[in-house]
Amino acid sequence: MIPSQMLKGTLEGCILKVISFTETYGYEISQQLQAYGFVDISEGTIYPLLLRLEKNGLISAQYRQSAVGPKRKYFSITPAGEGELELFLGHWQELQQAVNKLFQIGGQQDVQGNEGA
Amino acid sequence: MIPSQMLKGTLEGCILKVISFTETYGYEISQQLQAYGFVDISEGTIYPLLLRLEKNGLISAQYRQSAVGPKRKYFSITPAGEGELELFLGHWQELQQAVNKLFQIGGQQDVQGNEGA
DNA sequence: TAACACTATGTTGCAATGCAAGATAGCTTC
DNA sequence: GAAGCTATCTTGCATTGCAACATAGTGTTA
Repeated sequence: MIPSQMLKGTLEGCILKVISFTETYGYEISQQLQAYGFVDISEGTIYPLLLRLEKNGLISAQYRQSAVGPKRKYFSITPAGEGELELFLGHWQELQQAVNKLFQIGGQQDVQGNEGA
Repeated sequence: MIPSQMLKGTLEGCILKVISFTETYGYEISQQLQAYGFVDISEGTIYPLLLRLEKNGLISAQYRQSAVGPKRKYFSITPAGEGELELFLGHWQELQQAVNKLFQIGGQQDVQGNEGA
């Protein structure tokens, strides 16, 4: 399991990325993260983080009814969030390069760039 | 520059790695880190971290005179530190896999394994 | 009706850690 | 003796993940 300290700073970007795929809500995000390899991300982590992202204008929210339980709070990414996501990706690659160079782990890999005209 | 939050948890492992190469001291470590791409790691970060590693028995220290300034505190890695380093590497790869899968960044790369019989 | 389980969100308080700012001190040069 | 580089350490703070707990809707079972 990834230590909590190591998640600091990256989890926010990852949740932003999940939301960027498609509108979704907290409970589902926690299950998505599991599928990507982030196991045991507590809801005491996710909900405050979502509130912070919303407060900072990186995502926007709207409540919707659910047939199987209480209403859900759906989030979608804002233009500011998209910008933040690009910044995050740059920082992540910077970190990856530095650590992998130090540990002599495989060459730096390319990103599937989406910023083409 | 890598955001400080993103360094949490990884910086410790990286400093441990630098020390594992060869005995060294704080001031030099900060310069080494620069060379690897960790820019602007403050000494207010490094020295407390070194003290913590020492206190936890992951590194050991001895003071030595220097010809060009005040005495230096040289650190070397302990067996416990080597073990911690392996743990760290595992966690780092776990994180890398999860984030890169999410961001669809290049395939998972191999490590130059040193754990061979 | 009551109890339980699953879905779904939120709050409080804590722990870990990077960092700015400042203090201390040896050595060299001017 | 002042300035600047080398070298270490301390204090207090901000950020953030997380455990624990609280709340509430829906469905099932007894």
